[in-house]
Amino acid sequence: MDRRQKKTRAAVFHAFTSLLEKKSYSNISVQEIIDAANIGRSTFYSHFETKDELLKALCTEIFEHVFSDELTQEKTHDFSTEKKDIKAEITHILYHIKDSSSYIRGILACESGEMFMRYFKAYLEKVFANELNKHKQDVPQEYMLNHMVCDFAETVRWWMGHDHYSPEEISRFFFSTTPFA
Amino acid sequence: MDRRQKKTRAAVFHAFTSLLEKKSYSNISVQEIIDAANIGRSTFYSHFETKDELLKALCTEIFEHVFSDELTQEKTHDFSTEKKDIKAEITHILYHIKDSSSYIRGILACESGEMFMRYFKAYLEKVFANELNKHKQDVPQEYMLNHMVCDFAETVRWWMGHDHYSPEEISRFFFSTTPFA
DNA sequence: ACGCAAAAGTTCGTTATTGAACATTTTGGT
DNA sequence: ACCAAAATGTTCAATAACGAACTTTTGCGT
Repeated sequence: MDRRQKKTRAAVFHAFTSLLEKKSYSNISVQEIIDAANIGRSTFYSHFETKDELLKALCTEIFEHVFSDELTQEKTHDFSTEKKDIKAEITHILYHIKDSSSYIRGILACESGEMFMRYFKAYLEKVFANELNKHKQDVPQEYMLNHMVCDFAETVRWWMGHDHYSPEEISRFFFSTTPFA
Repeated sequence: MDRRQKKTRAAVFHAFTSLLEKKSYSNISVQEIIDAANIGRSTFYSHFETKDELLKALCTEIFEHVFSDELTQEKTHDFSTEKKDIKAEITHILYHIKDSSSYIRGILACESGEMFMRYFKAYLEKVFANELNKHKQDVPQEYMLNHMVCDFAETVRWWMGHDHYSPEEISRFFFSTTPFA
């Protein structure tokens, strides 16, 4: 992507999340975002059609970072990495989330949080899908998957309000309270 | 000035002064500045011919801020503001210097500091020129002007290495040690 | 319900930024 | 002294950002 586009996107994302920390999603006007990002009006619209699209793009950007390793290694299907440790993987993901926490915190603070959580869970399903058959069989797999996804998503949401914990600690909390091997 | 140009200039100035805090002026390559500013090579050269020109432009930018009020009110020559208090004026300038201190600190750290001091003194001459005839007459005015200019310039240089002092305190230090009314 | 002001979008000619390619100069190691 | 790598400086066609002017929509006080 063109360097100018990257800068513009970064400026908008930064402006947007900064505003989200001060006021709620629906109370933020496009004009405010444009002013805070210090860009031209037409520039904003050449990047994002609506405020919703902006939020979607921001979430995509975040998740592409948070799940970058998981997404790439899925395609390779290398058997040497097949024995990936789910605990290590989760801790790894938590580290990436910590990188993006300044973005995420604002999003979670208001209505936009619901959209974020929905996208987040969709990604998490892919991560946890492989782990399903390895564990408890006394409940439906569908139920188990939903449990793990929601459990982890809510753990992250809680973490964003208690950021003095390390990824390792959060990982331990998560596995201590979910029926994993 | 076009918004894009402002951004580019700001990015270069910021990159440049950041680098100046880590290494000396002559050891900084144009390429490093370009990389740190995250701009295209041709963009840099469309703004600045050389590294020296960049430093000059940066100094000009700083001084236009530091002396903004003094420079504008010179033209008006309004007699109502004629009785401006030199002490208030100096304190005011010190406040503006504090605003730019993150820029100035890096510049002063190495060879570039000499060029800065030279420019700085040229501006200070204009500020102190009007005060000359009001004070001591037992030394040549030329000498007195040089004394005040160098005294103040060195005071500021010292301040940049002892930034826990307020503008008011520095102002007091300055007037306590110079033969003013 | 009305009107008005602010925000949301759209359009388009102008301008700055970009990056790649190129030639030239400087630098540092052997 | 020599070579290779890095830095310097230049050019140019492609493109993103700009901003001003415009219409449409939304929101809000009366």
